[in-house]
Amino acid sequence: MTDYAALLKESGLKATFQRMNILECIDVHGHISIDTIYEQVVKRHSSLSLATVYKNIILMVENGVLVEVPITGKKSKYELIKEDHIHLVCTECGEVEDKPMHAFTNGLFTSITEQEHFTLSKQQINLYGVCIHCQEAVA
Amino acid sequence: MTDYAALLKESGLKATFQRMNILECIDVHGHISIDTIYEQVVKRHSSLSLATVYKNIILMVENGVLVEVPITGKKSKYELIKEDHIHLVCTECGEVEDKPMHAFTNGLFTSITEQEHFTLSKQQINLYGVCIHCQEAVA
DNA sequence: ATCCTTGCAAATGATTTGCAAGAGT
DNA sequence: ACTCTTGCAAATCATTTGCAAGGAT
Repeated sequence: MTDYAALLKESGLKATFQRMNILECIDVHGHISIDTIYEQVVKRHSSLSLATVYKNIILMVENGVLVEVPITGKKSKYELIKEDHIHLVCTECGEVEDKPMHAFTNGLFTSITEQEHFTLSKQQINLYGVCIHCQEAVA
Repeated sequence: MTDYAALLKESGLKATFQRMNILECIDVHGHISIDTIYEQVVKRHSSLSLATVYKNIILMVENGVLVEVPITGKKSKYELIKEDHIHLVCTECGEVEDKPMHAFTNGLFTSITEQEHFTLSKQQINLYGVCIHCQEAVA
């Protein structure tokens, strides 16, 4: 994924310098909060406004470019839209790692929701714990 | 679950009138936001302060009585601590319904995290969609 | 040329804090 | 009695908004 301009235009949004930098920042970091996006992008664009980051994140979520990842006890992070997957959330360092979602977990969720006549549109699986790096840091 | 006083004392918290009413409110509603807890409980306790609700929710989450349920695009809801389960989150009405988590989904998550040497402490599965009631309301 | 986006500053909304009075054990 | 909790009001932090100037198509 590299052509952020095309991604934006396909979604009906203008390809501004700010938006492309925000997208690149999210892509590089994987999962990142609004504050951190601002801190990172303002380094290259000293005139960037935090309000612009807020406006664009909201807009890009509405237009299906980004997905919000709400996290217990913290501010939400954002990621580029991608296939369904599982989040491993480290409660020590806050990092989020993606793991593939197996077909039969997916199938199970589908059957649970079908049973309920619930129209499933989005899945969100967060597994909280301590990542291997933080475990080693303590030891 | 009815003896909220015992639940609080086991967790090392005093059984105040406010706390017991907050717990009962959460228990009855299943999943509820801080604002709504306040709106509900203040009906019976006109002197209740919103700050007290905030303080107590934080304290009861820290002490393992409550669990935060973060939800995409909305304020978090809170539930009493209970066995692992799946949340069906209706994007129309905002209601959250619990479904049991099957043993092999659980086993799958355990094996994914073990592979990564990630110490799993909490699971959070949210399935977003439209519940049967809201589908009927549109039809 | 037109319409959308930006940056600023102000407004709003949400959450947290300090402290004196009151409640629980 | 002692300690923790409450309610209030103020402080802080997060998010949203309005608007004139600048940028994208």
